[in-house]
Amino acid sequence: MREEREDRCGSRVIHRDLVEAAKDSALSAGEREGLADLFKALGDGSRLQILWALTQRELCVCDLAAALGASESAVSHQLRLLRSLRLVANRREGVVLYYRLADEHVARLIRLALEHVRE
Amino acid sequence: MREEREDRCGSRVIHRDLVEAAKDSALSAGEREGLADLFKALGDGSRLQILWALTQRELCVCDLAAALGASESAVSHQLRLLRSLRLVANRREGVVLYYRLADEHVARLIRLALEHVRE
DNA sequence: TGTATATTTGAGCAAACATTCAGATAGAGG
DNA sequence: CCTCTATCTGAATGTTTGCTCAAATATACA
Repeated sequence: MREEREDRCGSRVIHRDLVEAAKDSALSAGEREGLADLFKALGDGSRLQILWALTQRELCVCDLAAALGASESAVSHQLRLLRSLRLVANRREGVVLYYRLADEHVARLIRLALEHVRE
Repeated sequence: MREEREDRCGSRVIHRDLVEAAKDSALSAGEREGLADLFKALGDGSRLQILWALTQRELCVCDLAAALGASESAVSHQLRLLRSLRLVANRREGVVLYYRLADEHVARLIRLALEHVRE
């Protein structure tokens, strides 16, 4: 069961062919970073609440803050992050900025994840 | 456009009805935490590589470490996190532990997210 | 029983992060 | 031009997180 052992360079490998196969089909650095940034953005309770609220309808910053029970500054910081990843977009009406989801992907991701969370 | 203004308790609200609607359909605390934990687990390059490799076939710890170019200790720590969230499961064969995805949800989440990342 | 191997564990540390606070913009209306 | 309001921004802070290193398990095998 140990025919393919190797030990040089301090990195132990039991199944060399499987390691090579895994490396071949690995995510590219760009894909990895893009995925990590996307999931990181979703991996926070406040941002999840923001995005979930925006699933229903567009909302302005202070309504979002009121709905979450968070400060407007905190919400604004989060929205900036979400905007930089193009997960949300906004529309100005006078002094008020209305935020909405930039596309359907995020909503689908959250709904799919909810299925898993609910077992 | 400002008929529903309110200002008490320092929390400004422009559209009171929309805020109430958002609160009504908000995620429960449990859902929020479950989702955040799940997405947080996916929001890391190393864990993504591990999970992506496991979408193809089960692998043991040191092969995973070799495929990622990471230390076995680091991989083991990540696997413990993933195991605690029931995202991966393992099978022992002698001294060697083979890890696999616990179910199809994670793979589907990553594939869906990849679609978004690839624009 | 003793050694070797695969993996786990815990402490410690540096980097990344979320929130707060105070102050800066930017549009609306007088 | 001045003020008000909605939002943004940057610095500071306390917390979380991912890694490393050293040491502990656990199983196989002599």
